[in-house]
Amino acid sequence: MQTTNTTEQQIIEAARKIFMQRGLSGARMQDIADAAGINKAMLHYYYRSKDKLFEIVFAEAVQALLGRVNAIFAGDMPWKEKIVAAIDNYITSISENPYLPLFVLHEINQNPDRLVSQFLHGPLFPNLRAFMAELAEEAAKGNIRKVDPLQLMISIISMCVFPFAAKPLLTGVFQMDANAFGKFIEERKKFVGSFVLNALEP
Amino acid sequence: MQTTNTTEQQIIEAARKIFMQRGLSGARMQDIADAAGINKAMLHYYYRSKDKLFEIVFAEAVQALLGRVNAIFAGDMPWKEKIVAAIDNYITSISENPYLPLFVLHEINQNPDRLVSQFLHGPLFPNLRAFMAELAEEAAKGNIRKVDPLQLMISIISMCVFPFAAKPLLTGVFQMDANAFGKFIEERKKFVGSFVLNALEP
DNA sequence: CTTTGCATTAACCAAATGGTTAAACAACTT
DNA sequence: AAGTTGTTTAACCATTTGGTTAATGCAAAG
Repeated sequence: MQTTNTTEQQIIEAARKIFMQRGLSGARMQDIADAAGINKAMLHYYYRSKDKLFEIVFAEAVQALLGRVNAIFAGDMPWKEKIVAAIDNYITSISENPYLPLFVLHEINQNPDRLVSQFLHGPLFPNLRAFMAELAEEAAKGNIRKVDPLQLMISIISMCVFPFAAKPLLTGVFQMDANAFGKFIEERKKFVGSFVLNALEP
Repeated sequence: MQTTNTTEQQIIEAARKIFMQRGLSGARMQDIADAAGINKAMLHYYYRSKDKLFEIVFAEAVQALLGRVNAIFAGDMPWKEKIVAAIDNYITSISENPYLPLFVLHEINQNPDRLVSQFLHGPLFPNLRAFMAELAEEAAKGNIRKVDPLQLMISIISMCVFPFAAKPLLTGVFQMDANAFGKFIEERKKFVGSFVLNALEP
């Protein structure tokens, strides 16, 4: 999130804000221009079209959401610590941009092909796959309960991501204010970690 | 999902389909008319405006997603069975309309106020609250590990709902086809149940 | 058969929206 | 001072889109 003052950057920042909040179809070029404090023609001058501009913001967002999932499972900690660290790490990083998960999920749903083009740039989560293999080994050795690593991984991601995707729903249903939600998320870092470790106990 | 052939019903069905797929801002009245096989003017004849039509579809969807969460925790089974049954039940019911979770989450995010109006019609999940209280009791008695019931509830909901919200992402990243995803969901009913019970073991 | 009242349609309308353009501006070169 | 080049703007344009309307169809009531 650099904040240089070049017009190009101002546009990207404004586009990020508006697209994340309203999605591709809900965003208005005029609103992005207003948010950037510049003339609408500049958007096209620098980025040609709404779609091109969106593509940039979207690619960035996918990277922030998925790229991190892989990065977080790097390192050579023992598996227990790695799980706990990864969860803490991931929840913290999403906290910094709570709109991100739902934005990415929604736009992928609108046009799944867009995701494919993102994956041509890199391999499919090597660290995550390595970690899943490691879990399978530990299960074979009897150190953890025998579980499908894919189901486990998706469960962990679910528990980390979903609360953010459902934030307005949760705050509405359980009558939390912004403060209570922040506290809930802080708690959650600890909860999910121990919840998962306990569930893996043989 | 009645399928009577009155024009009014055809419109609602078409609106459901289009709104769920594309969201409020992405849906076009013309597309809804086409999907229903009728003239666009009929939409306004029967439902006045896009917003009014959307409101109906949205209210229905909220009911399907949240109403069921409460209904599922009804009954007087012992808590272990209740958890397992609720999970199986909930995943099954979402399977029938996989677009639903993301649709509701996205639209609530766009306009959280819309949710509030839904809750004037009924109390806030009495069964779910009762069940959370029951869990707290069991924890006090030492029958389950001491956990925050709210964190637990949200974890269960996360693990059930998120895979559907992220379906195109998961099938993309883990290279599943529609068939493999169906199998994954079938497996998941069992996995989440035992995962949760294990995590609650004292 | 004609009237009455709802259902349906094609044509139309005004506002919104993504995109373009020609002119003004500003900084830098010659 | 006069070009030269990249930046910015106001005005404009074509299309899309939600919404309306006047005319037509049509079945039941008289």
